[in-house]
Amino acid sequence: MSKIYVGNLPFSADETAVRDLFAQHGTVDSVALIMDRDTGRPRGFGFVEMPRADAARAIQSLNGHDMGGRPLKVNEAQDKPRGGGGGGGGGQRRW
DNA sequence: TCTGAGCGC
Repeated sequence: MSKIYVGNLPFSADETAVRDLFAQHGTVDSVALIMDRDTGRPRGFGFVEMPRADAARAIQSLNGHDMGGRPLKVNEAQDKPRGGGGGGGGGQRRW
């Protein structure tokens, strides 16, 4: 499973739309649109979890895909740092 | 209601 960073998303886009869009290029395990925690407004980007194989295809296929009139920016997402011992500094730990 | 960088609690 790989994480995909989706940026330049239209404010009108929903998790369902993103999921369906990525589902066309592979199996979507999970979709999460990030919203501003301060104001509650959508930041315009999100994350999609897909199998590594499908993720690679989706990234290349959906990268630049026009959604809501805006070219989506799809790229491998960084691993969210977790507290507790070492860690930090990002870096995807070998699975 | 509106807005537009860019990696989530």
